[in-house]
This record gives sequence, C-alpha cells and structure tokens, in this order.
Amino acid sequence: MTPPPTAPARAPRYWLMKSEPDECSIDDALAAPGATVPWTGVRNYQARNFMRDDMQVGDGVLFYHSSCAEPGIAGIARVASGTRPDPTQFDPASPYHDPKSPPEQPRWLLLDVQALRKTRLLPLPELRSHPELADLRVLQKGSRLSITPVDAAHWHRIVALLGEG
DNA sequence: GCCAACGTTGGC
DNA sequence: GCCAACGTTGGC
Repeated sequence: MTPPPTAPARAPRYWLMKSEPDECSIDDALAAPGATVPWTGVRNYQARNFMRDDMQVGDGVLFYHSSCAEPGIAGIARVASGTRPDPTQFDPASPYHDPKSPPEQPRWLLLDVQALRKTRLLPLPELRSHPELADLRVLQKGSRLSITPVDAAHWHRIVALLGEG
C-alpha cells in the first residue's frame, strides 16, 4: 500500500475551551481582529497536549465562560491555527510567566481560536439538567481542565440546545 | 470567602 | 518511586 499523496482529512473533532470573561469573553473574541485570539495561558500538560497532538484547524469549539457569575457556554468558535510557543511564558511581567521554561525548548504552547458567533448563555445548571450530557467532561466533579474533548453527539445536542440546530 | 478536587513539587 | 504539602481552579 502506498500512502495517499495528501493526508486524508480526518473527521472534525470538538472541544470545550474555558475562558474567564474578565480576561477574554466571547464578545472580546468577536471584537478582536478577524475575531481571532491567541489562546494564551494554558499551563497544564494535558491541555497542552490536546492542543499539540489532537486539535486541528477547523475543529469545533464550545466557548465556555468560567470563574464568573454565570458560568456556561457562551458561543461557538473554531480552531484557527496550529500550535506555536506561548510568548507569555517568557514575559516576567505576565501572570503566565514560567521562569522554568527553557527558551530553546518552550514548555507551553498556544493556538489561535476564531470566534464564530455569540449564542445565548447555556448555563451550567441547564447543562446538568440533561441526562444525555451527563458524561460531558466539564460536568464531572472536580473537572478543572481548561480544554476538554467533546463527543460529536454531545456537540450536536448542545448546538441544538443553543437554538442553532 | 469557602472548600473540594486536582496537579505539581520536592524530600526521602 | 512514594506521598505529603502546597498552590490553583472554579463552582457555590
């Protein structure tokens, strides 16, 4: 078997990405040039590895507001680039500064996320009210991961709940 | 502000 | 490699 001349496009994957609206809300993302923001500040190896190994341009993103008065899904976005080093890790003035990250081998990565549209807010309690979403990662007890994979079935259900299905 | 859950660090 | 201590996350 010879490999195909171009890599076959894999099925799109889906992700939930948490953002504190005080730092970057869905409105902030939509207002950015090209509605695209560099996803800075990921400082967790599992989340970094998702970006590096599993996320591809075009993947669907549920834009989630966390650490705020009304946590929940606030918009739809897409992965808009591959990964590159997150410059904030080398900035002593940044809260994301990591003095232990070797510049010749950066520890932390980011990718671009393009906001597609703001949706109604789908609050956490409403997500929890749907039994078919019970194993959504963000609903698990103690779930702190800022980037989590979302099953296609969950994605389609949530998009429908957002009134876009 | 509280606190449960989690990830990381570092002594051994 | 173990594991206690610590710092952080994030809903409430």
